[in-house]
Amino acid sequence: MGRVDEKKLQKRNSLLQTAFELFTTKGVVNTSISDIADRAGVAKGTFYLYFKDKIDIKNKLIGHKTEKLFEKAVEALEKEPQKTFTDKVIFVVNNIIDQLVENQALLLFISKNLSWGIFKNLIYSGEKGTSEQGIAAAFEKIISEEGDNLESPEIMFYMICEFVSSVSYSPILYKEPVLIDDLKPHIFRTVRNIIAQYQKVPDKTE
Amino acid sequence: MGRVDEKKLQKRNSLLQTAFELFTTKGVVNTSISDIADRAGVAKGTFYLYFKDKIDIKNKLIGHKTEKLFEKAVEALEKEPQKTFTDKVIFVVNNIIDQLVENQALLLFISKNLSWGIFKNLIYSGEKGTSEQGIAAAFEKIISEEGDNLESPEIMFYMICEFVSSVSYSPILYKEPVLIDDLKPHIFRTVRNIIAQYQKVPDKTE
Amino acid sequence: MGRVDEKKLQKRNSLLQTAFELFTTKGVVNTSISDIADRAGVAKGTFYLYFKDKIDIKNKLIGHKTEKLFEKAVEALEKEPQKTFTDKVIFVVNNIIDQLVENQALLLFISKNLSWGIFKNLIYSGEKGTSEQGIAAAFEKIISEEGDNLESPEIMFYMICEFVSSVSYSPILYKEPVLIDDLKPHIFRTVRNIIAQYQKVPDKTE
Amino acid sequence: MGRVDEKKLQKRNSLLQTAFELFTTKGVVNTSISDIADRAGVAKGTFYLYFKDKIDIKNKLIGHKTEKLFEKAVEALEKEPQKTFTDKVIFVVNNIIDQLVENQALLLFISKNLSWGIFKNLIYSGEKGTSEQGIAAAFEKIISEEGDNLESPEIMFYMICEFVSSVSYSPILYKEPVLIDDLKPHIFRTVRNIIAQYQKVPDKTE
DNA sequence: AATGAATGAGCTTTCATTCAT
DNA sequence: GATGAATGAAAGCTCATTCAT
Repeated sequence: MGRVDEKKLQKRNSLLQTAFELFTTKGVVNTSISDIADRAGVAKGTFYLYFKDKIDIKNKLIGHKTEKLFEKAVEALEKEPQKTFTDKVIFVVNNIIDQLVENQALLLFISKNLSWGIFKNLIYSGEKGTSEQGIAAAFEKIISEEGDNLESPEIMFYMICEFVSSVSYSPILYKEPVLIDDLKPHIFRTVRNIIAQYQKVPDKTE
Repeated sequence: MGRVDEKKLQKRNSLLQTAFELFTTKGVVNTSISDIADRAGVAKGTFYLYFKDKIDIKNKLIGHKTEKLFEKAVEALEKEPQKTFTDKVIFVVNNIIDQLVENQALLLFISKNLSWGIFKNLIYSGEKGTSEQGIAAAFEKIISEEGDNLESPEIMFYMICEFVSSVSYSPILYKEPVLIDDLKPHIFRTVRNIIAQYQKVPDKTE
Repeated sequence: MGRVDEKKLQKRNSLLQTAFELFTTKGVVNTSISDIADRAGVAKGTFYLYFKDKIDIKNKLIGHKTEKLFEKAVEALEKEPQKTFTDKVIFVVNNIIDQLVENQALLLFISKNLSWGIFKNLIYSGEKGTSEQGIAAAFEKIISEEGDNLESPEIMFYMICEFVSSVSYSPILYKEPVLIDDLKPHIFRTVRNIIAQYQKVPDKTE
Repeated sequence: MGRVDEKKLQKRNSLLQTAFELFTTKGVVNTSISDIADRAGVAKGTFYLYFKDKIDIKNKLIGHKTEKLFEKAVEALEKEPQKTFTDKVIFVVNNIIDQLVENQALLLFISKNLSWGIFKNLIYSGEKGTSEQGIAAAFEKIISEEGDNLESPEIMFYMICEFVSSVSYSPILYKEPVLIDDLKPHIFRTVRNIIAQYQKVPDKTE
């Protein structure tokens, strides 16, 4: 990569990072492109060299941040291996919830904007060259290990994702209707139930 | 009610109805107060006699529309009585999904804006004098009939609501990852499972 | 005066009083006719039955308040009679400055809006029926007593009024360039000097 | 200075000049920012690149115009040197009154808006780089020449300024209570008197 | 006489986008 | 590639005034 390209990448990242900070503190609507450019230290016109408009940078950010979320969870899983498939899923779910508790601005930003379309892209293509061990890779690995034992793995994952993210939102951000810590047992129990519905053979207990 | 008050109510409703049409066709952000007033056939200033700003009318609309959704479902339930508690819930869930399939603009509008806060208000207070048979009433009736047999009814309902609404969104609007009709059996099975988790005594089968 | 007329007068005074409070706290520009009517407890339309517009009520207020200022000063003078003509003037000047120190909102309101035109009206006509012992009366009494000894009494009074009011403004409100108490000796000395310029025969010292 | 900066300065001046014309003909309140921008031949948004709001441009104008007034008077004084200190002051006072008679719109604008705060700024700092021979310089020169002979020069100047400006206002604009030409002798006499109050040693007559 | 709902022109301000430099 | 001055449409909101009741 040439020095010029490096500088370009640096500028792009600076814009992304600044946009994220502003989006999560002031909200997407109240953040202007001027704000982003000013704080990133580039001219307003320069913004348009890297992104089409605010929606463009927003979508790229959501994908990027969601991917990071999963990546971290999978990394953690590798450090603390779990026996059964169900335990692995629960571990990942728990880890992601904990990350979101720590970073509520991120939760607010992601879930107000996440759509299945963006998510699907992550799983099936992944941003080229971004992460070698992205969601796509992790997902494929899981399928290769357990896929044969699952009825409709895609639907199952879709349902777990939607269920967990939507059910955690309010308890984390507003402690409503209960604290997230009090809800966790309920969430895990339901996730286990969902998985069981799709397993041809239950997890083996040794 | 005097003739003046009648006219006021009429104007208020006209503004609400117009706002809903514009919000669901153009989106909230792209709808200006001018648009609403123009199309409702009143002056811009008149809008501000009835609502504080766009957020105000939006929130009032969401509550109103969500309430209607549940009301219709409960009405239908009364016409086709179901035996067990679980069957009743599934019936309502199914009915609401069907309504949303028929009225996707409503789904788009509601779910982008619904928050547990608004929802809670509906259940626990209800807009006074609006509907005698609102969500609040329906909810109370259910609790009085089955509540004793449930472990944490509120959490259970919260989880079912979040699960159903989040999981149905994408299939209805974008047919992703599967058609809603193909997902329905999965949804119902999981709802049954969730309910079972909270029942002290399972539904009686006669 | 009939009961109806009484009520009307009451309403008028209520509007005047409310307007004054709002003008002096929020400023004339930031006070709307709605504000005045609301707070005076009458309908917006009623305002227009008593005053032409905001400028009308403003002018009437300035005249009224200025007159009160002089009236109080003259009253005080009668309780503490002064020997010479000059001493009387100084006494009145001092009393008015003290009133304005006590009521800075009044100073701000009056001097931003007072014009010689309004002032002249007070002296030469007086608002009919408002005060029997108004500025006009006081002014005439002074002229009748000392007028023969003065070269151009009107010009003299004009100059003293303008001098005192303009020179006191900033020291009272902003303590700039000096405190009003420190400026007073300077003011009095100059007022004495101005009077001396117009006296045919100096004050007699007994 | 680059061509761009030149154009910017030009635009700024165009806005200032246009604002002054509108403020003095229609009044500040009745002049909208649209008016200013339109007539200056720039877009409304452009106004906000140069000034924060209407108050901002108004204050900048008052300072600027007041400074010009004094500058001209001091220039004239240099062409017609006066012997004594008092004569110099009277000369300047007379010159300024004459300027205001010629430009009554300016008088209307300045004196309705001038405050001691703005004035003080002019004397003690002056806008950097604007005028080499501004008020500040003129003031300092006077002090260096006569200051030792004056008791409280600042208070004296404050009183003269306030006296002259307030006393001239109505006669110039409304010929009330007398014509300015008829009032001038009175004004000058009083100014002489004020000065005399502060001089340790009277003007020498050769 | 009193009301207050309705009006709509008009205000200030923002901001995505363009384009000459 | 980068800049940032300029644009001008469009937004939200206010408020003096009218007029049917």
